[in-house]
Amino acid sequence: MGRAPCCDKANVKKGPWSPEEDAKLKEYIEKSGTGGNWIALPQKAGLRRCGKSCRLRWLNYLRPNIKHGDFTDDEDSIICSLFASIGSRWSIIAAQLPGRTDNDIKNYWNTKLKKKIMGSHKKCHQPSPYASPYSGFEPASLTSSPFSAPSPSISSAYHNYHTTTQFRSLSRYETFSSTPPSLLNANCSSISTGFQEGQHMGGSMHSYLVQDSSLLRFGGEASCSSSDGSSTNQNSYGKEVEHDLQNYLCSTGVDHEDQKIIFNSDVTIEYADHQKPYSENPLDYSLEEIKQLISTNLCNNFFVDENKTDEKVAYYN
DNA sequence: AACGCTTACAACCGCATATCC
DNA sequence: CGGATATGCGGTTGTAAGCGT
Repeated sequence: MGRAPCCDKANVKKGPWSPEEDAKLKEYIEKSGTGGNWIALPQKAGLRRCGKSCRLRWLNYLRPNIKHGDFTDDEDSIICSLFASIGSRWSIIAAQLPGRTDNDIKNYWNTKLKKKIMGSHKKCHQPSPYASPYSGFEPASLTSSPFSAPSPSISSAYHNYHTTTQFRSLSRYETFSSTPPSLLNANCSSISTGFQEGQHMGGSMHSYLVQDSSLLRFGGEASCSSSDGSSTNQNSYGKEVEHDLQNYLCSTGVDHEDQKIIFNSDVTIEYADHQKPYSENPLDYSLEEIKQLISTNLCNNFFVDENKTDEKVAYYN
């Protein structure tokens, strides 16, 4: 036995809410609360609306402390930074902006902010034949969470572009399914467990954990690079990556002895010396970094279409 | 004034996950 | 435990207002 049907679809009103409906809903909720049951609410409140519609109206418009009107520069900055970091997870972004709803932020982004930010990036640059189309920034649409591995089709696309480094000591683990954010965005040319300071490499290799047919991306080169060749913080960043790898291994149940094996392997972290890692904290992005990240993301969305994968592989081959 | 286009925002739809029976 | 519904989320659509011609 399941629950009773949600509502009589044929007998509910759709479309814009009238002031009278708003007043009824507001009055009822302020007096009686939602009772944790939106489906029953419209009937109790005397509304010919679906419970889902009532919930949306309350949360997005009638609820107290909802902010309407212009977004501040600070809010813009937070939205951009988070979008660049986690993509279109509007509910998470909304959680950082008191009084704003996910719907509000989504609309604001789609109609104004995106254009505002991208005003100086009207033209998408063609990615280098030697660079990953996802370089430096994992498009949010590739992942269902910040920790997800790329889908098999995307992974196979990666595999066609880049040298991969197999972590021999990891190959027996079959259940890796997530990647820590700092590793996902790690800007090293290869990942290391035995970090060696001062090593640099001019190439643009990526490294992945190769397990059966799937790949976990543990490295990534940036399409936005500092052109001055600086390597500020690269060593400490490498250690961050190493640290994250350790945490990751712990979280995925790799025991201590196996971690030691992995960390004693001979793979080294090597940075392309023109590359500068992006910040791990999305709120630390500079405006230029945000623009670049979003620009890359928007341009790369074309490539996310699985149907285009073969075409893309052919192009880069 | 009328028309068409653009913009902004509210609301809906479909899907994934949570919860209930 | 499994099936069915409830909830929450993100993408998309509908529509009214504003603006230019």
